[in-house]
Amino acid sequence: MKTNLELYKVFYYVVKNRSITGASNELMVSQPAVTKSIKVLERDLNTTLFNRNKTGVTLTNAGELLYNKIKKSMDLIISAEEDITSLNNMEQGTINIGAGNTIMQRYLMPYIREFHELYPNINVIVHTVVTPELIKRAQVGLVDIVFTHLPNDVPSNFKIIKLKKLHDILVVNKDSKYKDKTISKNDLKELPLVLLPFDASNRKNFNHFCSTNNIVINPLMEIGNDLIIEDCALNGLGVGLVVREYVKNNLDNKNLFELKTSFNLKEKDLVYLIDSNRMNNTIVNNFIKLLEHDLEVI
Amino acid sequence: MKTNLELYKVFYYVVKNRSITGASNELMVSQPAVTKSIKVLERDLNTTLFNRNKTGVTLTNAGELLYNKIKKSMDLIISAEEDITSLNNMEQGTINIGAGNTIMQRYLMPYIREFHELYPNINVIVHTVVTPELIKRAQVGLVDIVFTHLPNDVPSNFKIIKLKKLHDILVVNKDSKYKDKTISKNDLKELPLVLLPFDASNRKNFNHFCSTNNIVINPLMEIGNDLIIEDCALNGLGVGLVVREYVKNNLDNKNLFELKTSFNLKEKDLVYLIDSNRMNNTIVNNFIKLLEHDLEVI
DNA sequence: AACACCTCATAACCACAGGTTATATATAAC
DNA sequence: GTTATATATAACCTGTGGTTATGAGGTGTT
Repeated sequence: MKTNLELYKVFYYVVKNRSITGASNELMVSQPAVTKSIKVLERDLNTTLFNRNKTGVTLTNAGELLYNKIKKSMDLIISAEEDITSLNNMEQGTINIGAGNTIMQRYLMPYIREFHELYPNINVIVHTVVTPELIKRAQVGLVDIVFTHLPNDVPSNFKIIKLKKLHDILVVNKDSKYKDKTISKNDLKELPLVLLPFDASNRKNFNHFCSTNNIVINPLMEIGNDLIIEDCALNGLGVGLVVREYVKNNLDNKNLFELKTSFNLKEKDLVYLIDSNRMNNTIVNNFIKLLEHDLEVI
Repeated sequence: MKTNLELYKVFYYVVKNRSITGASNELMVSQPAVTKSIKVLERDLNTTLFNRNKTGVTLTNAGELLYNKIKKSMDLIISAEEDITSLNNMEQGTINIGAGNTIMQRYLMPYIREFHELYPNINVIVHTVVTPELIKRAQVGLVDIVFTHLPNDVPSNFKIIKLKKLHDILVVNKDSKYKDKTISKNDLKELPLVLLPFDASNRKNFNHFCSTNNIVINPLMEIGNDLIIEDCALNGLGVGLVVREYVKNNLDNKNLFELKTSFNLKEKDLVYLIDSNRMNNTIVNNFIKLLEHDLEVI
């Protein structure tokens, strides 16, 4: 471009006010500053833009020609700035949240509802696919924030923030023959386990335990939904492998009972991941605030 | 506006190059200067516009949102500047020329033809109405340049530039009984004069002479076109009051003869007028150059 | 006609925004 | 490992874009 764009801003306001003095007031600078700016613009464009009268200024033909497009241009800039303001004010935009079924249903649901109530104009898109696919999408920017369980493979460019400690437990209903038994490692092979599919992030911890202890389990069922596993246990259909924190209600109500074990399943983490190259998204930050607000309470 | 518009220029080039270094090259400034500008823009807009990678930068959602309109805005500015360039290069635009019939036919025609050949893309509009109306139009900007004869009433805000000295003369054809007579003031009353209408600018000089000398003429004809007056004289229809310079050809060819007079009609000026508040119009300046080029030759 | 009150232009001066160079850090490419 | 390349940071300097004071030229009111 031929000249400093600030000069077009000044030009725009001089035309708007049909006066150099008027523009100087609106721009909150001195009148000679505006006079100088217009002179520089005229020099740079090698043309005369204004007829100077003693009552103000009027556009020359060249000025008119320039103003046609400069007006549109300045209006676009003003509008673009308003867009950013409204984005900052959470008045528009989209958040792409990645989370598997389990985390979605057991953890995220209330936050998403709260977020939507707080910011009704933000479009929330939830990607419910397996964690590796979520990470792929996050790396190309399709997903802003990924929720998953650790341990898990996470590329180094992701920042990992822990939300909650979770505990894998075995549960049955009050009529189960296992209800008061203490389960040993060896017992696991015989148990009619109801579990998530092998590659579910929520099963990684258990898989790891089995393989390091050379235990080959013989599941009764593998189901892609944590709620259904809980339901199975409630209905006496085998022994459910679930997360204690997720089935707290039914444990408290004595609808489900946690089996004692002679071994110790490591605790695991509920976390979210953010591509460290894509931090500082206002909308995502506001979503995270909701989660963290909750953390403080705990 | 929230920030310095130069920053949007920098932003535009960074997006275009997908790189801060690339933008710095295109803008011909140092890389740290661009880094700084983007940081300031991000601070002013209170948002993060780019994800910094080691291979360049990519837009955040907010950056994308901003770029939608900033691109259009910058393209408009570039286009506006091209408009001015093409105006400076006489590739577009309009000139409004004001001149009565006589000046148009006797003087301006060849210049307008030459102007059109030189600048075929400039739209030429000729206003052929009486001088007072031309001056009105010039004062509201409808007419860029007014051609007329002096003496005449010209408002003080017009700059007057003299083009040619003109001389009012009386002419007849070779068969006229007046051909070899020397005309006195008193003879004027009796002559079968063929003249322009009373209010024509080209007649002002003669009117003035008559009134200061208390001569009441008795015209044979008043005609609004100078060429027809010449024709009348050629055909022996009275004594034509014409401008010597305008009928030069027929005088040289001995088709017309200038009557000797015992009095002296003042010489008068062919001039153009420009509203001093509306000078410096590229197109008008180029038109004037044609006229002045001719003046030097004379 | 004299007056106050506008306009824009000019001059002399000053501060800091926006540039500079040099260097650090991290990653990609080979 | 080594090299090349990306952005970030720091310290410094210069010229743009601001300032105040003043002037010249018009309008409009009494």
